[in-house]
Amino acid sequence: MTAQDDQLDAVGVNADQRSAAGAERPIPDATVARLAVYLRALSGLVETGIATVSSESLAAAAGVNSAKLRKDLSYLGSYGVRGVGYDVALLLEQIRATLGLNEDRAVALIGVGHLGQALAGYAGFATRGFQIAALFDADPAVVGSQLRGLRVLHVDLLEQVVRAERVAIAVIAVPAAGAQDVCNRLVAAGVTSILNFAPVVLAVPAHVDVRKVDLAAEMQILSFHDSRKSARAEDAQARFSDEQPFRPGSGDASVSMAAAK
Amino acid sequence: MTAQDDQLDAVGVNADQRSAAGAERPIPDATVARLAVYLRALSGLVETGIATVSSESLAAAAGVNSAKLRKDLSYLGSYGVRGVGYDVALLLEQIRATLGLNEDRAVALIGVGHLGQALAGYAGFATRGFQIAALFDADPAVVGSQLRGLRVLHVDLLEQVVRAERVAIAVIAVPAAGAQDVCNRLVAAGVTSILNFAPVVLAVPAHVDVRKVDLAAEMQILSFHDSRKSARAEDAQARFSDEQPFRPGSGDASVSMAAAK
DNA sequence: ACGCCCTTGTGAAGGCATTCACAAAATCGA
DNA sequence: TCGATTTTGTGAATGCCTTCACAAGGGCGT
Ligand SMILES: NC(=O)c1ccc[n+]([C@@H]2O[C@H](COP(=O)([O-])OP(=O)(O)OC[C@H]3O[C@@H](n4cnc5c(N)ncnc54)[C@H](O)[C@@H]3O)[C@@H](O)[C@H]2O)c1
Ligand SMILES: NC(=O)c1ccc[n+]([C@@H]2O[C@H](COP(=O)([O-])OP(=O)(O)OC[C@H]3O[C@@H](n4cnc5c(N)ncnc54)[C@H](O)[C@@H]3O)[C@@H](O)[C@H]2O)c1
Repeated sequence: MTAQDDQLDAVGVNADQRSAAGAERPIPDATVARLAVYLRALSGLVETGIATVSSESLAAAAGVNSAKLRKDLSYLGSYGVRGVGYDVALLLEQIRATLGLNEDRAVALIGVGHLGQALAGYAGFATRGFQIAALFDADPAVVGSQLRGLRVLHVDLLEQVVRAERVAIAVIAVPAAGAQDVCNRLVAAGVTSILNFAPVVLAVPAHVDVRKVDLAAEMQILSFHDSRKSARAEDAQARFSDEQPFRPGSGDASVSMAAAK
Repeated sequence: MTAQDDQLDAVGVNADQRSAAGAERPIPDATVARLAVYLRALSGLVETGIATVSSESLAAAAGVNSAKLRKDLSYLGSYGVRGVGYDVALLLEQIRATLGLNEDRAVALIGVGHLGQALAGYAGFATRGFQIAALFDADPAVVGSQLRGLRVLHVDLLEQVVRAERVAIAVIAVPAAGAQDVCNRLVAAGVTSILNFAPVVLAVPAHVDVRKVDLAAEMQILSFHDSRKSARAEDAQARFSDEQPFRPGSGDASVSMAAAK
């Protein structure tokens, strides 16, 4: 997952506490990644009208084990009630605050091709506090077109607009060949958070956070496991069906490495 | 599936031999995820005409540290030459074999909306041995249309076609509300590898592998780090600029990596 | 008021993954 | 042929994450 930047605040600190909303014990990256999943599960509960939830059932909804869930939540502070569970609305708000979702963040999208157009229309952005502030492309045929109420701007305006709109997060959806260049310009314009869909490893200064979505890699990982399964099936073809009983999905992001335990 | 507890062959096996093509020491999930990245870096080298590469420079291209790279590669066997490096073509072939990329895999895509259309047209599929064998949708307005030489089929045909085409991997790109249902039908039809773009945690039997691409989660993770940065910047506003020297990208990022569970 | 029962929060243990650091191998020049 | 040089492959050390297991805390029924 992401990088390793959180350990730098490790400095010395004793029992420091900050101004308004910060949680304090450093939150592990693995936990942060799961908070988003919990958030979604909690949203579902809110809609169902459920007001309180135990770590056991929330964990089931999120596809993780309950001890992990509790430990994750403990990094945010103590928001559960023993013998009862967690208040859904309160917990939801705490997670939102922890993830910094209460302040809107301006997002810039660079590359309005097939993928970029899908992304620009993705409801999951706006509904979660991410405002698409600008769309950029280099193709004259695309520049100037209207999408979701935004005009597609020429990428030459990138630095200027990124600064003016105070863009916090940039999404790169240009072909691989152009990605590093776009990235450099974003960084020069002050962007420090980038989501990259292009299949390249971006080089960035240490203070910039890059996450990537790598479809080919995902497919290849599935391929790896799939080929192992086939091999095993052939080895054991004489054995009977090994259908497993249904288990809650192994949630997290990656492989579902089943559980093994 | 991936569950493995016996990480050391210590006692056991001495000179074990494989049946057909399998590598033997179990390959860690984290390593598998990176193999795809190495593969891409190697492809780049091939195009540049470079025949040999050291762990140091390949690691730089992949954005990882060289010891990690060497350890990763060591799981595949010993394909390097001390004092020289790795033969690019050979290594590439080994990784392809390990990931099971030499056999074509039929892919089914369910949900041909905005995202699905982008995915269907994604070149990264075909160029890596993933053949899109079928497209499905439930919307009569979409069913029957032609896309990339394939007719979009009604999702009612899913089980039938999935079996007939021997689909190995399914990609789910339907709205969240329909994803679990589609997933159940895929599993019933025998699919054991699923890539899910819908923002839900899928419940599957243990022998099914699910990976997810969760855009909202990625954005939220960036948001988390970004809000920390802002906080830190405010705390330290009196300090001078902290521009760092350029560093090779912090590579991994990626999904899920969260992945690995 | 008082236990009883339920569920949280968390030390401690155990597993993986990453990184270190170096001996072993292979090439090359003399 | 031999030693210098380079770079791999890998035990060992370190650190992070997950899981276990249970004491502490809180509500609720009587
Ligand atoms: N289509 C998918 O489903 C998919 C999936 C995963 C990853 N990707 C990756 O996402 C990226 C975009 O894919 P796509 O299918 O949308 O490609 P596309 O060709 O449809 O769109 C790319 C767009 O980027 C624009 N562009 C090119 N160079 C640019 C630059 N320097 N600055 C600004 N704009 C520029 C082009 O004009 C075009 O509109 C690629 O890197 C691709 O590998 C795509
Ligand atoms: N658009 C994006 O960039 C984006 C990004 C990340 C995730 N997602 C997720 O991907 C999924 C698809 O997004 P989209 O923007 O393409 O949505 P969309 O509404 O454009 O397309 C969804 C398609 O799925 C079809 N569909 C609905 N129910 C179905 C069913 N039961 N069986 C078969 N087909 C069915 C619909 O007819 C439609 O064509 C959603 O879950 C969304 O949250 C989208």
